[in-house]
Formats: sequence, C-alpha cells, structure tokens
Amino acid sequence: MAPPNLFIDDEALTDRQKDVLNAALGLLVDGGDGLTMTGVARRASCSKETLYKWFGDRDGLLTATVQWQAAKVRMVPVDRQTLDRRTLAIALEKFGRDWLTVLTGDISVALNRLAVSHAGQEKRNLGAIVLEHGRNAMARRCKPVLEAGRDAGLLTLDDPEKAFRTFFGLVVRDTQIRMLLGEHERPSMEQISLEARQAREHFFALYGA
Amino acid sequence: MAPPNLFIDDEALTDRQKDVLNAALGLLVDGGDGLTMTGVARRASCSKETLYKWFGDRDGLLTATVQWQAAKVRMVPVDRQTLDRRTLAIALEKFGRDWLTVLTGDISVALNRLAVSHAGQEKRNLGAIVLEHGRNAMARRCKPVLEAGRDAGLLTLDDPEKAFRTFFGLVVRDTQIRMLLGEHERPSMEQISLEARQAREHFFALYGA
DNA sequence: ACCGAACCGTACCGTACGGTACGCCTCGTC
DNA sequence: GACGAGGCGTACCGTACGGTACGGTTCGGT
Repeated sequence: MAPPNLFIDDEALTDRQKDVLNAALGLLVDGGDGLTMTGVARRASCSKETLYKWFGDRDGLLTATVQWQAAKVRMVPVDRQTLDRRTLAIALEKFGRDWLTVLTGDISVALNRLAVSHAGQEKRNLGAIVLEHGRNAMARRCKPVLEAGRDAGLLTLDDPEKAFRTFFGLVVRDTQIRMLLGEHERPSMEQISLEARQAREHFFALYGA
Repeated sequence: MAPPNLFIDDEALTDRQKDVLNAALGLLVDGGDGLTMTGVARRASCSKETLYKWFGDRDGLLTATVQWQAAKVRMVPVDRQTLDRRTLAIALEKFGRDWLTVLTGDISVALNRLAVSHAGQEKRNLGAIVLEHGRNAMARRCKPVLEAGRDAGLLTLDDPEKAFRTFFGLVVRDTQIRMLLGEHERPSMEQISLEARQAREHFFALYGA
C-alpha cells in the first residue's frame, strides 16, 4: 500500500509525528534490529494503527525517518566574498572537520547502514535519499567554494566535480567504510581535526594555484 | 546453535560445499533478499538439512560464504627489487585500477552490503571479515610497496599507515559509498583507468621525493 | 451535554522464514 | 546382494513481524 501522502517536501509533520520519527531513529541507532512497527509504537507510546495511518506502511515510516533526519544535516555556509587563501583554507578545513564529525556520528552510521541494506533489496529509495542529503549535499555546498577559490585565483581546477571528489577522498578516506563495517572506535575530536587539517594541506598541495 | 566446525582457515570445503556457497553468493548478488535457506537449498539442489549439517545455521552459511569469497580477492603482487620511479608508479596505478575494479564489481558490492547490514545488528562477524579481506588486505599489500618506495628514496613518508589511508582516499574517493547506496552505473574500464592514473599522479604529488 | 474525530492499547490474522523430522534414493564397501 | 552413510525432497513446527480490527478514552467543537 502506498503511503497516503509522501511529503517529499518535509515539515508537513506535527510534533507528535516527529516524536514517532525520533522513536524510530532511536531504535535504529541502538541496534538496527528492534526497528519493528511494534517497537516503534511502543517506544513512541502510540498505536500501530496510527503509524499505518500516518506513514502508510513500514517503508513509508522508514523513508520519512531518513528523509526528516537527513535533512537536518547542515553544513555551515561559507560566504564567498573577501576570499583570500587563508579564509579559503580555514573554510575547507572546517568543512572537512564538520563532515567527518557528522559521518562518524551514531545517527549517520545508522542511517547509512539502513540505506545500504535497503539498496540491497529492489527498493532503492532510501539509498537515493541518503546519497542526496549526504554526498550530494556536501557537493552542493563545497563546489561553490571551490569555484570561488578558482575565480579568486587561489585554486587551479578544471572540473569542480572532479576536484570535489578528490577532496571527498582526502577527507573521508577509509573512515566511513570502516565505521559502516562495525569498527566502533570513533575518531576523537583531536583526531578529526588532525585529519581535516591534513586533508586541507593535501588538497592545497594538489590544487593550490 | 553454533556451527559444528567454523573453518576460519578456509578450504576445508568440498566441491559440493563450494557449489552451495556459490549458490548463496548468486542469490546474494541478484537482490539481497531471496537469500533464504530455502532459496539456497533450491538453487543448489540440496536439502535444507544438509545446509544445517554443514554450516550450523544461517549465520554460519553467511559467514562461510563471505569468508570463502572474500579470500578470493587477490591483488597482483609487486616485486620490490629493481624499484625505480617508473615501476613504482606503474605498480601503484595498477594497484588502484585493480582495486577499483574489484570494488565496483557486483560481488564486492553485494558482500559489502551484507556485511554492513550485518554490522548493524549485534553480530559483528561479517563486518570484521570483510574489513579484514578488503581494506586490511589492501593495506597489507600496499604498505610494503610504499615502504620499498621510501627505502629506494622515491617517496617521502613518515607513517606508512597514514600514507596508505591517503592513497585509499585518492583511489576510492566516493566510488564505493555511491555503489553501496544503489548508484548502479558502474564506472567503465576507461573511467577506472583514468581515475587510477589521477590517483597515482596525486599520490606522487603529495608523497613523491 | 452531546458528537465525532483522533488516537491508544491490545488482540488478532496471515505469511515468511529459520530450523527440524522423516521417508526415500544413491552409492561405496564388504 | 546386503547394508549403512550421506544426501535429496518435502512436509512440518514455532515464531516474529507486517498489517488490520476494534473497543475504550480523550478532547475540541457545537
């Protein structure tokens, strides 16, 4: 059964509905199993019938949860005027730091795990959503900065997309896949800062004008 | 119930057992669901009872499948004598090419999906196995080459582990996570060659002596 | 005060799947 | 040829979970 309304535009959600999604997310974060309709209903103190009325079916609930939570990920915007090499470097480094912090967080790991599992079956929605709000959102934020850097004569890059993908690689490296595969020692703040700094240095070494 | 014998050392497997594991793998590759004991039994033309006798339980079967298949991944070894800059570059580039080819293959994607899902529940085995035969195997093959490059005065690196992780990032970038999340347009051979070449160039730009 | 909508709690149904039991067949060994 | 081990096919059981039904309660509107 199709969900009655699939709010691709979010925030047609009442507070109570957000409570439900929070419950689902909580269940998801501490152990992907346990995320059952009965479990969500119990944790949110609501009835299963309500869940089905609001979200159509299990998949609708999952989609709503992922969509709503993924949309929360916000990177700090960077104002592109008054761009000199130092502010650009600071911006990129902070970018990497924020990104690594989000990536290694419980919620991000749980969401990506769910989406990856989901992409294994035929239904592809969750993977697309997470990709959109994850990698692609990062790209949308990052590429204008790179282009601004190029226009300011600070960076030498032909294709912003390719440069972004390299930046992605320099920042994320093997961190994400290791977390997804169950290595639960999250890097510390200091570690993240260090890695972001090195990513920035490396990126400038490769693309600095 | 625990599997009767958990052959952490592989290849205590008869041909018939390998047939079974192949069936499981096939089921896994075309759509992670459908990978059910009944499905495997049907596909391998064997009885469920035999499956349970051989592998203990579903988890044992999955583990055996992943372990056996993951062990198949072989990178071409690199002889570290007579190392000049050109052969090192060729080795690293081929390394990247092979790695991207494996990573984007159906089997690798399916295996990693399964392992990631599995790591979401409390049982962590599969994640560890894939990590060991994936990233870690790559590291074990790669780091000696990097150290040889350093000893030959071709590379400047303090910590091989850190250098390897950067190499990993330069090669893999966002490719793996995108495949895992369901983006099924696999990069072509030409695309992979291009990316491996750029990864090699970038790596030398960062670590070349 | 009354009514209806929304919702909670719980009981219930159907099915899919992990795991077991059992009858039959095949084949190697004596 | 007799026999037992190993294995195939199938029927079966228990349970977990997605999904539905329904009675009881709260609450806002009239």
